[in-house]
Amino acid sequence: MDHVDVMLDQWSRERPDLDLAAVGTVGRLGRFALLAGRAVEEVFKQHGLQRGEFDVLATLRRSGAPYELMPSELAALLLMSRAGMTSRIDRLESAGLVERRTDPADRRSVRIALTAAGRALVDAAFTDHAANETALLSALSDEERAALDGLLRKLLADVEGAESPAS
Amino acid sequence: MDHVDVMLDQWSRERPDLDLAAVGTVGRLGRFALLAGRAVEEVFKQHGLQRGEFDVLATLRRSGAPYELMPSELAALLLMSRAGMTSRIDRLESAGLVERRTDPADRRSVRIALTAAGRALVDAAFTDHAANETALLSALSDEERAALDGLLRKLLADVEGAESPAS
DNA sequence: GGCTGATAGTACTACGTCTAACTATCTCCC
DNA sequence: GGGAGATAGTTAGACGTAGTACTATCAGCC
Repeated sequence: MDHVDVMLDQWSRERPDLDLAAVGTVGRLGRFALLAGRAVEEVFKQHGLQRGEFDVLATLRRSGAPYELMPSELAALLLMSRAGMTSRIDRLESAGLVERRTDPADRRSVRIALTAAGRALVDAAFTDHAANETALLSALSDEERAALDGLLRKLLADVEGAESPAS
Repeated sequence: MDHVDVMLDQWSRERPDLDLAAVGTVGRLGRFALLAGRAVEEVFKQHGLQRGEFDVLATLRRSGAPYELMPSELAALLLMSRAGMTSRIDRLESAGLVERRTDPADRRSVRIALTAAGRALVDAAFTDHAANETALLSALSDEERAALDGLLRKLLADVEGAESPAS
């Protein structure tokens, strides 16, 4: 009997005409995403980063050497607007974690590159982050985690397909 | 091979020292929560509401007659600050969807009450919302949805217990 | 070769939320 | 009954992101 159960009880009393199964499941999913997100931010905070900033550094880091991507690529990968990405990059650049490099082949473009400091910071932060997310799922057995993963994969394939069919 | 698989491949190449299983699962969960959240907002938008505003109206509605709660209660239920709630209520009140009533028993308190217009709007919006969430999970069978629900319940019990042990 | 439309990045504005500080009121205990 | 601490709500300021509009540049086609 958690918060979502209470919510469902209330709704089924007030709106017995509706099918509420999905509301409960999506409610749990959203609530966990919110709470887990806050826990994740705590770890980043210990490294002086916000979640959005970490996401940029991590995306550059996992892209492999030379750790360079265009702002447009970063914005698309992180599901956000280019304008918001400009602002994130501004912050990261003034913190010395990334630098803007001109693209010799296309003068409209910029390459965002990890600095040595940025690389060191994201490596340290990601190590803690991975351990933290493992802890966040520690209530599940390996089999359960794998089952959850499979279900989420199905949902994601559905919703990502609906959004951008040519993806 | 979705976006998260690509991410995991990159990380396992760059950081083979780390256990990445949880990163993948939490990544899928967060990504689905984000995309599903945007789809959910589309429905609210058709009723002239934002997600946060809907959440307030829905919480009042499911509390049952007389559809009244204190701002503090609303803030706690929706996992947000009281200051943010003041702002949401301001918007809803000027839209005529809720009204502030003084609490005769405690002059510090305010009761936020659904107006008739607010009640009608949230009932219409919630009908569409429930159908929309059912559609968002339509990639899963009933059994799969129930399994997902059970796994999320475990996770939520863990993370909510860690956050506020006396809840 | 020069125009047309697309693309990359950014400035500007609006907006929702947070933290912290503040006022008013209540509760409890001496 | 009066003071100390807790609680309810609001205000003020900061911050991150989205939407829009704008500049610069590229690619394709007549």
